[in-house]
Amino acid sequence: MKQTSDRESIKSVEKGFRLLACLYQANRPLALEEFVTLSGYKKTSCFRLLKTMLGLEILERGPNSKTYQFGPQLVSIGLAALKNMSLIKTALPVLQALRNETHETVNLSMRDGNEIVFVERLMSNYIVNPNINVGDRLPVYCASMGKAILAFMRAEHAEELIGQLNFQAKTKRTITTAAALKKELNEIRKNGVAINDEELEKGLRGVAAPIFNHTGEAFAAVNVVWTTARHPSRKMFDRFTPTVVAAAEKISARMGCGSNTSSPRSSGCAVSWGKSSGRKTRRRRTETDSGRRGASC
Amino acid sequence: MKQTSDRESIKSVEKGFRLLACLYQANRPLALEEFVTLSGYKKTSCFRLLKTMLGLEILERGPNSKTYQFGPQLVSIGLAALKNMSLIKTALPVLQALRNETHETVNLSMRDGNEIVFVERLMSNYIVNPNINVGDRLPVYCASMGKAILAFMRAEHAEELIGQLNFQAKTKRTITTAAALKKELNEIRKNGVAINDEELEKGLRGVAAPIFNHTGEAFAAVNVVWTTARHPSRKMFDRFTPTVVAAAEKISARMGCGSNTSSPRSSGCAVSWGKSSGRKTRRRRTETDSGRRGASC
DNA sequence: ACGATAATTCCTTATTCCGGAATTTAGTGT
DNA sequence: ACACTAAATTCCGGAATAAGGAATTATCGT
Repeated sequence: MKQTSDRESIKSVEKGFRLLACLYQANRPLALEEFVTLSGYKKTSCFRLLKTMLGLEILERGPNSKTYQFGPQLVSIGLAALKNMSLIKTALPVLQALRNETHETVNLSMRDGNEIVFVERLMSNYIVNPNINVGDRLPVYCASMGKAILAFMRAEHAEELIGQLNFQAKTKRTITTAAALKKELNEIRKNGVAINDEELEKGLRGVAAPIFNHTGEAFAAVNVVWTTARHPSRKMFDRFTPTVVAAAEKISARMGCGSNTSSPRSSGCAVSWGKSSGRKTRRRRTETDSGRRGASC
Repeated sequence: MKQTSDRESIKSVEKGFRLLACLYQANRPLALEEFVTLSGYKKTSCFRLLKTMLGLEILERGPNSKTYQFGPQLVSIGLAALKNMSLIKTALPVLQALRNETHETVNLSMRDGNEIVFVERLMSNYIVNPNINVGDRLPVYCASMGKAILAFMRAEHAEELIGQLNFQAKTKRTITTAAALKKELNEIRKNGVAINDEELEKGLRGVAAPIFNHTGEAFAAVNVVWTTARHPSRKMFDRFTPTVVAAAEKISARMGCGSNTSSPRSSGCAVSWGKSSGRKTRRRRTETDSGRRGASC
């Protein structure tokens, strides 16, 4: 979590959330002493902050009785936040349209560190729906949405993230090196979409397009996923591409990515993901393609 | 949200969360002035608290530019909290077993005010899965899990909640009066489980059992749901009852509902939900059946 | 463009939080 | 069972910080 510390900000509040951030990064219950180490605050301060949040049921005691972990109130507020967040509210109708058009499962996720978090999900009526729920996470490098976001983030920022990745092959096709990932990201920038070709799970394919915030940086993505069992042809990549891109652009526009309404370049494109990787170029945002910031916003 | 205000707690932190609670109750973006009204704090204080949380991306600006709403960091932390929360961690293996045994969709939810919030959900492989996601909410009175929790809460507390309900008929069978609900809750207390007989959606049935915390109060529930299309017989209620109850008891026990391990009374019961409402009694917690507090914990 | 309403900044006072040390509790090994 | 260790919790004076009023600036509606 960011450190703002402008004076004119309330330090105790920042500290409270910093402790929550510690818990969140550790991803397990923590004892007082561990909070002290991780946060750098003095023991007494941590103790009182934690006690305060315990009282509010933002935290609860962990299994080892002396540890702290997230409490029900935080979950309640968090889930309410999810449903009220601008991204989801603006994206939902677009997602519904996308699902109705494709008849496949569509997802919305946002990046959080090296991972993407699923924040909304509309299921197809077909039987095999990969067992993913809202709140689940995937590493960026093996998810179409992760790659789409990475490709359209500020280049330095993306670079830094890629450096931290710990690649693990989920299938034979999973990208497992930084070099391969960067090459792929170039393709994605050319095409405006990212695909997932059984890189996460055998038989599972998807197409994702990035969603931009008001600063012009990609922070979220939409995708459509399907199984090779039902749609064996690689043509499906091309088939879904314009639809997904159009949906993503619509969401970006509504998210306040400024005058995006004036760029009617979303339909009728033909990108060949048909072979092993795209060749025809369809530049989406032509600026610098690296270090874009505030582009068209 | 509760007011603790014990000295020895950090007030600024409480205030920060109180503002979040305002936002959460309002369920829409709020302007500074509205926070002032709702919280009772002075304008300057609210302003700085909000500004602080904006800086941390716990909040973001709403569409009307001057309003505040939940931000991405809160969603990230909230979803991480969800996955790390003790309830879910302890319940997950039990839920998986339950799903494998029943082959139907199973849900875990907790109560939040007048609503239940879905916190985990394992889907059946059948086609028709009601379009509900983690984070979604339902009114307590038209959900099996809601009724199960209500039936096994502290009686005064339940009474108070029922008073606040605003009944709306979702189907012909939806419970729409406080009197009918209380009658049903009595049945539920006798049987140890709550059923949903197309009260939320035509063709949708379910059985739910309550989960108790260490104070002996029900705060969450598990259920199994299915469609009448696939299982038309009312016998399914009885069929799933012992399994669901056993699962709920196992979760309660693991949640620290004390010496529950010593009560092997969960299997082999036969409750007749077969007709319109149960008749055979199977008392589950025999104490007072009202105003229980700390029972068996 | 103008008026009204709400947001933001500034400054002083008093409160609240910080942090060291003392005390209690819990956990561990013999 | 008992002592010993390590961590959690309480206490208190000093100092930084948040509160609150008033003044200023921005924003919205007409």
